[in-house]
Amino acid sequence: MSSVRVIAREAGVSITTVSRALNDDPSVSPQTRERVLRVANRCGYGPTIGRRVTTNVGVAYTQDVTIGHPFDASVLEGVTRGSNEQRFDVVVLHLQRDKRRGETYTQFFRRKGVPGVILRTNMETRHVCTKIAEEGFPHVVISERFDLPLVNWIDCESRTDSFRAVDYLITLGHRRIAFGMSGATDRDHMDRFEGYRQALAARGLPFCEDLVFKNQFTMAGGATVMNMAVGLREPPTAIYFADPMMAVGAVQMAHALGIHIPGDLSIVGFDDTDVRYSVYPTLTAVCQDATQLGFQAAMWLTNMVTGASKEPFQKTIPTFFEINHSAGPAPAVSPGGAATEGRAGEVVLQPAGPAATAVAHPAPGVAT
Amino acid sequence: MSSVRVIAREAGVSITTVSRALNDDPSVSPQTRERVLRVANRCGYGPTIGRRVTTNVGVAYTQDVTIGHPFDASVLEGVTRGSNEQRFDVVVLHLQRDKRRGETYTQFFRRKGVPGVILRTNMETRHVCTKIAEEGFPHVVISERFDLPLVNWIDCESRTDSFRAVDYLITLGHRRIAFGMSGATDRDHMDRFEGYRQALAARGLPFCEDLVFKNQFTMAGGATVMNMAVGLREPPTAIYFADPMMAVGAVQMAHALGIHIPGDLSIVGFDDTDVRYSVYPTLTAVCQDATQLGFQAAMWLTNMVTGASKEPFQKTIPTFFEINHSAGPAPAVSPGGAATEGRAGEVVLQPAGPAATAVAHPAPGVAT
DNA sequence: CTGAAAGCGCTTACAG
DNA sequence: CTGAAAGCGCTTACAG
Repeated sequence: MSSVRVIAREAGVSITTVSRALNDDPSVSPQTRERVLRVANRCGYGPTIGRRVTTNVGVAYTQDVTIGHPFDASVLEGVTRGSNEQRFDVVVLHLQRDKRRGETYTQFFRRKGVPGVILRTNMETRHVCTKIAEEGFPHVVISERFDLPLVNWIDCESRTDSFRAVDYLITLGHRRIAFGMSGATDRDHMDRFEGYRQALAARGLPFCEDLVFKNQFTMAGGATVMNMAVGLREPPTAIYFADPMMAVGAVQMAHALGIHIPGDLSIVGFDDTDVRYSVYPTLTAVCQDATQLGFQAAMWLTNMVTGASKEPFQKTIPTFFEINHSAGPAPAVSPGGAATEGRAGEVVLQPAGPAATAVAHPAPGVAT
Repeated sequence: MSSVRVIAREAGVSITTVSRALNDDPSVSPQTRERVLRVANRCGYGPTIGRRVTTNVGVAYTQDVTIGHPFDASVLEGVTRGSNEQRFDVVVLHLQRDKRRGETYTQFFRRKGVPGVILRTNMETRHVCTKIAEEGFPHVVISERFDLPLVNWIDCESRTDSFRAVDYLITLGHRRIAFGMSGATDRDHMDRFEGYRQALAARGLPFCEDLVFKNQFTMAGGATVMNMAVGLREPPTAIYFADPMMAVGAVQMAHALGIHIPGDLSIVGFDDTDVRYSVYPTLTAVCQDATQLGFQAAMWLTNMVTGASKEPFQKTIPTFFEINHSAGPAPAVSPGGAATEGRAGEVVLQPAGPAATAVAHPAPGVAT
């Protein structure tokens, strides 16, 4: 990490000009400014408070800041706890608002006084993470995966439990199982979809394109999917929702439509907080521990920044499948009144290994 | 805000010693250290990055850090949005972990590079807020009220709507209305309790000590209250829960007990996020907008810090009462099977003015 | 639009 | 345990 002095020498200007360029002083000419910033990028640059190193861990979004969402809140809780172990504070940064054109990400973070950053991203903006990694700035991406070895990330593996969840439905006698999800195209969501497809295939059930519903990741989206699903000529007897609030909205819509869950229709949800316990019936769901994601990311990052660790960090932590009360045996007749595929009379398959090891949850109303 | 130079002169030591004392260098003697810090408090002290002023707004807890809780997450969302308007970043600070003995709060915050702080507090630790106010450090306390004019705060006024909620239940024919709450003794919770008592009194209903239940502010706490309430010789026909998750837990316990809501028992909840829509039936509830609290606090604080505002800040924003589906007419016979007080046959009172103006919520499952 | 110089605020090796 | 001095990193009047 070099100073204005070094940058001035390299760029062939005075330190005065470097200071001005770094602080967006309008008096400096665009060409000079650009040259200085380019050099600053190459050398690395960061302000200090006296000689003290700042001890803030940054949290930044490559997309819109969604810090109030339950998932993000849980992640932040973990980040705060993890940073705490190394006596770091957590600062929420605004990449879109504050990053200057021409400024590198490294420069931006240094200027903000953070020696490392935890990133939230999505499909459209994940290239930002790659860029940050290429610049060599200490970082961890939460809840996303990258093939490039230089990007650090931590992610939940949801394919296995998605498979398990759908297989569980199959062992309960369901043959027409729908899949509901947001339009998100990140690896995590693709995994859930893959788990669904593979579970069908493993049991020899056909994959049916019109049983795949994409909608908003909100209660409204889930409610819409529920409406559409039961309106099919051959409605599903179970739906796996791979986004948390969609399952909640779907259950509420089922209540509104007089559809009994799980008697008429089974639902398996996805949860990254505790919302599954607020729903009635409590949701059988694939769950991810968002706090763990944040905690482990912060632990590694602070260790990296203090020099205690030099290892790269690519980590997958498992989801868990929790059986509550929203999924049950397939009904003999589907909610729409149409006969099921004629397989309802079949011998119900015994639960496969994975489903048998799932977490069995205690009585409703006792959990918090 | 003065520098090491000034403090050195005042304390009669060298700037070297000041620097060391400020940075907890073990070589400096306890007496010297104490003298230096005392002077630093008096003069005010804060490090800068070069000559640039730091633009972080602090968020600190006088108690345990509960940043992942839904209420706190919503507050933080608002704080982030509000700070954003003035191009400030938000940093989460750890008062318990990092504040040094002998260091004033002002010193602590200056050392952390924040010119202003947003505080979350509780009854046991609210004196910390008073202390910070007395030191004259820019601050806003979220969700608490103070009589001292020098403390800045923003709070929701929940008494009026608590009154309205209970009055609404009375107009629905309920005569035995219980009250469920956490053991919290802050003003906000006392207000909700007052609203409950006053509503009973206004309609000439007796206040009954054994219809007041205090328990944990969790689903488990609410479930316990539900169990206890229906076990009474004369069970209530309605319960007002003044803590969000308690109402949720109570509803789940009602389902488990086969008690129909609102047919057998009406519930009015309290919500500071969106959880009321996840519950079945969706909760009629007194609601507070946590995001607004955070947003307005951050707006004022950043204006204060940049010198754009000099006014003190004590603000109350209203809650709102939202009618959903968990409260209905009182049953003729109470859930326990015991006859109600013999008033069930009475003419049902017409809704009073306030209740009539309450927000009527759209169909369930459509909200997000 | 740029720089040499003044100068602030801080820390740290060195000396005692 | 303390300080005078060296010195770094930065910014800002002043001059051109």
